[in-house]
Amino acid sequence: MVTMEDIAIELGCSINTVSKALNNKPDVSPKTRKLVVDTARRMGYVPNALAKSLVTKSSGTLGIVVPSVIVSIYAELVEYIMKRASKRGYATFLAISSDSEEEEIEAVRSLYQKRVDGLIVVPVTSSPSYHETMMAFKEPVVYACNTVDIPDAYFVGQKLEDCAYEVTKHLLAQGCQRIALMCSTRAGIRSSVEKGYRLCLEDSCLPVREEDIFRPETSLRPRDSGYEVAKMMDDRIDEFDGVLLETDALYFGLNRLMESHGLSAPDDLLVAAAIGLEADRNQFLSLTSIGIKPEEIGEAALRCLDDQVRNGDDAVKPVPMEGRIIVRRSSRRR
Amino acid sequence: MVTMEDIAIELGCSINTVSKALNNKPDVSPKTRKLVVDTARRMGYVPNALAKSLVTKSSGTLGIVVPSVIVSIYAELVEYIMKRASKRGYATFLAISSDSEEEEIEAVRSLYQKRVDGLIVVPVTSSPSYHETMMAFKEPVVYACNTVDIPDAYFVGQKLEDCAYEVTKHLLAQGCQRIALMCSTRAGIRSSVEKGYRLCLEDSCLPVREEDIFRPETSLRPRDSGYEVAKMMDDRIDEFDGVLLETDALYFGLNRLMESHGLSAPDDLLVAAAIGLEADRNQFLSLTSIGIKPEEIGEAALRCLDDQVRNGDDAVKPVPMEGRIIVRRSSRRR
DNA sequence: GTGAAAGCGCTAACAA
DNA sequence: TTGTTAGCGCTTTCAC
Repeated sequence: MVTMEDIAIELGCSINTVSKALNNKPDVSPKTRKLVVDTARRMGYVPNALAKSLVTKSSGTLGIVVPSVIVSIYAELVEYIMKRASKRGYATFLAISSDSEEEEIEAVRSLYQKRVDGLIVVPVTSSPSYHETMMAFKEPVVYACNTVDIPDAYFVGQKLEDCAYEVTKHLLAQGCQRIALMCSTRAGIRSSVEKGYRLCLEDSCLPVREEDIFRPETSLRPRDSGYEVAKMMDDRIDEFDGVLLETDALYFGLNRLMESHGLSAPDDLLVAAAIGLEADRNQFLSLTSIGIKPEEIGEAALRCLDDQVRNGDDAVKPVPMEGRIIVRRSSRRR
Repeated sequence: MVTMEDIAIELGCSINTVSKALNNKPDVSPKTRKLVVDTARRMGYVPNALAKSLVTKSSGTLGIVVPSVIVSIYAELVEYIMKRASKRGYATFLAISSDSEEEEIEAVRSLYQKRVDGLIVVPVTSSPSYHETMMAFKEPVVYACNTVDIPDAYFVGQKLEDCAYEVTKHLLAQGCQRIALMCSTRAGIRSSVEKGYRLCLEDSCLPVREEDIFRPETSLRPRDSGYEVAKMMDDRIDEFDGVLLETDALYFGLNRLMESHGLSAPDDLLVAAAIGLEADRNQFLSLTSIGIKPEEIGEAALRCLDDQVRNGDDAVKPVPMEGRIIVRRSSRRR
């Protein structure tokens, strides 16, 4: 491990001449700079970011916490943020919360110990308990995708409640009379989506039946959730002419259920998801939903984080994005 | 930012009593320990991992570099490694190489500067140029999934060449006479797969036609590669009765191509991929391939890395995993 | 333009 | 059991 000191000794100069030369500070003669840079390369010097961060109090490091990276929407978000961040010179920690509030909290704590410059989290619940603490530490945090109920928090994405409202409205407009709601295990998303669903039914003077809301109990992975909830619906699927999915990932479960009953969408049932990828990457599945654009969210989240890192409390609060419904085959009445 | 010193002052004791108490070192009286721990909590102390790492020379940090996290196989690998690593107390940097050798190199450099304890890389090429350097630095590196040609390197996964060989053999056994090879842009994988394909044809006394090997020129994303290569095959698809895909992700492109020609697998063409997920997560696609198990690879890679971190050069070299072919509908002759 | 000294927050010897 | 001292590798004043 060659250090700046090694270079200084080799060259018979002082450590901080080396430091200045290597960091392109102005007050070094071009000659010395070249000499230092060359020797550094020759000796195989690699700066120690840890030491640097310790003194500069900025680690050039970001953290991102998502429920899962197997879910395509989060995968895209992560991929995009990683790429952009690395272009801006940040290295990025990733942590997976597995839709567990505890693990999310643990991840945030762990990342804060590493002194990340900022944090992007897709929260599991709508009121992350660590938020106050992070604010007290002046640690920049941006919440993405999943709405948070904290007034002053920085949130980037569509309001889930509105998404659910819009999509429910669409199903009703297509003629649905009785719409089931399929939820996943994510407490935070779920409650927002439920709110939108209920509100829309109420606004349309339709009864909200508690038994029409299906929530899984155990499963963590969204796709598995789909299968689990589908089972709960098994003997009641005939009662509905529409299904609102919390997430497009739940469709796999519903699809299997419908097949086993000889049903299909949109012929027997209209189906739509509150949120789904805008780009229809999966050509086999054509599902109506509010279109989510991970790139846009990632871009905005990163920008917002950068803003906070630079300006602290003066950073601008992003306005919630508008959710545009994308009507696809699954909900097109023939 | 409360530090150990703050706690020491508050308590009127020395900094290192605080350090010892907080790190569960034996030589502290239970009374003092409790006192220190309580005050630390009360004052909102959070250890500074940077400072700790600087002196202990171990950062409790891992790095993982993959071509993309949108590709399901890598997503699963990453997810698994993240979870396991965090259980072992590691925080993990993720970096995306976008199938670019340059970006991979840059990522490795950047992560090494952060002094990660070890690195798991899914390499873009079969001979990563930074390998020597990392070895010189005694930086533990494990290569996963994509074969590397460096004798002493730690590699975890199936040998791509063998995978391609096996799958080609299967297609021939099913009666294929002329098999096209669809490649992606990944230099490293591609050359291995090509090797296996060629070797198998030769071993079967069949001619290897260069024009039957289709390589995209520009596209980086695997799925897009699929569409691009498919276009190149457009006017020649009728010549083949079998297609070997480098990766299952290319199937999307081929599928569209076949549709536009009114063809389908396995009726008109037998199709198989050299590698694909063992678990058939996508119920719409039923494609023959060597089954890759990301969890198994992740597990082994992490274990191997841990071994290196602990034992340095004495770590055991993992043996390449065996590739078991999973025959699915796409290549079943009716 | 260059160097000496101090210190970031922490751990690891060693003394007391 | 506790405190003292000396760093880890770097940047940042501030003299020279």
